Amino acid sequence: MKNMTEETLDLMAGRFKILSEPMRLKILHSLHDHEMNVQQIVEVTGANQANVSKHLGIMFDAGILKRRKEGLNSFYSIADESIFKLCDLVCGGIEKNLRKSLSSLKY
Amino acid sequence: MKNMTEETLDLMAGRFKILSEPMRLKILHSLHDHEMNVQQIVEVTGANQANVSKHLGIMFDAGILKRRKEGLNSFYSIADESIFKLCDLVCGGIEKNLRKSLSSLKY
DNA sequence: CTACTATATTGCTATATGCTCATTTAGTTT
DNA sequence: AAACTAAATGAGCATATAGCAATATAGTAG
Repeated sequence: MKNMTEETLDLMAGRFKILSEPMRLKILHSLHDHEMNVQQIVEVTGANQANVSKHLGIMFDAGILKRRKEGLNSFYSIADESIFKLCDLVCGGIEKNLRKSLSSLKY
Repeated sequence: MKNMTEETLDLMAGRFKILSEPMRLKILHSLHDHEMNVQQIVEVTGANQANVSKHLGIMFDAGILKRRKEGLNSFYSIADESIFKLCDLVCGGIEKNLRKSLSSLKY
């Protein structure tokens, strides 16, 4: 963590940016333990097809998702499981904050 | 990780969003092991004062930074060290991706 | 070849936000 | 009180992008 070039910072920020959309997190969550085709993801998330397809494309390009094509279908799955560690850590931070807000309410 | 309400997703996304700005990462990095006042952060980052102040405010509100006021100065420091774990994880992901790109170039 | 289906892509609009400049606020000094 | 300084805030501009509708692409079936 000594040298942090602008380029590294941009890469890191870009990666965080990908996770900064609720819909993408929702998609990731729904892919947690099974692959799905686009249509299924559309149903689960409630977003429209074009939108889902774009989000999937973004996460695929970023190496977060894998894609397996079979006939007309594209099946997506998690390529980088470390994503979920990130989510857990973030959830921990949120919980900690809420706890703090809560305890400051008590006085 | 079973129930993921829209609200939880929004909170998580919001937290990731805060880290999705290179300038904020730069500030966090420069605060890694010592507190600094705004002026010092302005010098280190090269951004202008208003901009730095806003970024600091955002991270303070999010509970990522602590603030200590002393006379005219505001000293900021890291309130939530888990941020750096997030950064490390993200760096790992980036490295993995680069390695993959590199190896696919070799053929 | 034609009709159909699943994804991907394009063009567009609306919204969010980073950045800058200018100003305000709050504390200090003389 | 007036002058000065550090930090915070407000206004406006420019850019990025999520979402939607329409269309294109590619595979399948008849």
